[in-house]
Amino acid sequence: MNSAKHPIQAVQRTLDIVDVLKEKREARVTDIADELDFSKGTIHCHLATLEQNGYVVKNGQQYSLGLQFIDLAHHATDRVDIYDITRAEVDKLAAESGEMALFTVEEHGEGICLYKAEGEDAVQTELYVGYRNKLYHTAVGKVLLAFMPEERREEIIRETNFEQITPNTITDPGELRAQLTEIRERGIAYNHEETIQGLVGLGAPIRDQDGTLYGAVSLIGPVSRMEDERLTEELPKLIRRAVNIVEVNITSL
Amino acid sequence: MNSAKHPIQAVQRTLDIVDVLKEKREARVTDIADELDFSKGTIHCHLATLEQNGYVVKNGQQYSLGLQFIDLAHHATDRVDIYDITRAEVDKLAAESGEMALFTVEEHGEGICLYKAEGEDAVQTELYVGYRNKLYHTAVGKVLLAFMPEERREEIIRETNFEQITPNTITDPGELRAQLTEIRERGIAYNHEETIQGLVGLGAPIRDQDGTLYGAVSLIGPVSRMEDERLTEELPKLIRRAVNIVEVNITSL
DNA sequence: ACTGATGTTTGGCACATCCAAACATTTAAT
DNA sequence: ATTAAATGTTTGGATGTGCCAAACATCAGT
Repeated sequence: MNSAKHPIQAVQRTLDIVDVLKEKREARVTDIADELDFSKGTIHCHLATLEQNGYVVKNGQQYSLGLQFIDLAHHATDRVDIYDITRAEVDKLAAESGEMALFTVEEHGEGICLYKAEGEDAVQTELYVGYRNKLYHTAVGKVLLAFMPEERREEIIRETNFEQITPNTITDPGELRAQLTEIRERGIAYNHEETIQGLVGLGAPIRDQDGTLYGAVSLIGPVSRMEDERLTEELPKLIRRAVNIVEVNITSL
Repeated sequence: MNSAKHPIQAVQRTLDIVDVLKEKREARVTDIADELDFSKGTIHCHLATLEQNGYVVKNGQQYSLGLQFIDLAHHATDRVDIYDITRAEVDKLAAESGEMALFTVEEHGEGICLYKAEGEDAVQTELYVGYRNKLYHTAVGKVLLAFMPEERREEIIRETNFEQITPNTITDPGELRAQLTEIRERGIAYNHEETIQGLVGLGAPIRDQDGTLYGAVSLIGPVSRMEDERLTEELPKLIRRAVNIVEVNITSL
């Protein structure tokens, strides 16, 4: 009687422990046992197994995530064929615009930041490589939704829990769909302070000739600099150029 | 009867699966079942559990590592306090020298590359951020061994399986110990084609006032450029400067 | 020395994991 | 088209394992 609805419990427990270590950065056996409501002995065994495999490090009583995850991260990234090319273009984009430039792809209905480049005047955000966010309230997210296959889009929207993060956050699926249609026509998506007050973003999709979506590139900056023609003309132009260069290179993979 | 000697089997199995996915980049249920000699049903359940947690991605029949590991990698790196400072200095070092510059730390008796910067003439190697290697045959490795607590050093050396990778590779624990003593006096370790023929490396430790070891910085280049005064004077000077700047900043953490 | 907290180990029971086999689904071949 | 082969998925049941509670070990503070 094992299926997706019946995950392997021991494994699930270990993954929960990893999650706690991620949140807490460091934790002792008792901390984790309390947090997850398991016996100390159980947690101990799980941690020992993880440590033996190098996925967890023990410093005195404190356990924390091992650096071996970096290795796994590299191999996971390796699957993204356009990574190297896009990275180079995102660097240029950041330099040209002076803002923060990002490369994001979709996985499991979320946007995952794969590369971040900071221009001279880049805003400081909590964004990091590996950061995951919901698609409905970011520029890249809306781009990814707009250009993915319709059935998948509807599936994700259906499962989305719309939260009012800022006054501007879209909370209505209907309105989201309307914006996505616009985005498909315009080729550029905007985020008008929908995630963080004072921050504006804009993004464009990376697609091959068949229209297959590979990811999205975006710029983020303060609302004071992201207005008028710069927002509607200049920056979209820069992004489109960056994206085009990547797209040209897709065919040669 | 569960201890470190008796790891949780279900978890161990899952970790083995992750390992296969890392090696193969993509694999089907049957591939993994054959490789690990388990039933298809078992592998299927493990993969389902991993997928539900976002650690694995399914494309048709092919499973591969999920991008969520990047998130974990970030949080693991977060533990390395000097990461940001060192990264900046390694960038400079690469620019100044034109070679490949690396920042490496020790974990579980291995060297783990945390940052890589490529100068203008940098050699291309298989090295990537997250790459793990044994300590006895690299410059950083020998640095880390030389400056870590003695008991730990001996423990690692004892467990090391010395392989003759190139003609120059050290295969004798005694000779290694002799070199480590030299390195402690000189403050710089060299790798004379001990890992790859034609490649020479040199590294120095990052330590605080108490002598606590934080990691190592190194340069790698072709033997043709790594000789004479450049190798014995110029480059060590550059590395020492980079390391010093990091060390000064440690106290303020 | 004693107390309280923690990490670690132990043994035994409940039940979760694993296997084999059957089924469903896709792909290849005739 | 029809069959054959290979794969992913599901099922039920026997085995053995993961979990808990409790005891033990270790350490810090009083």
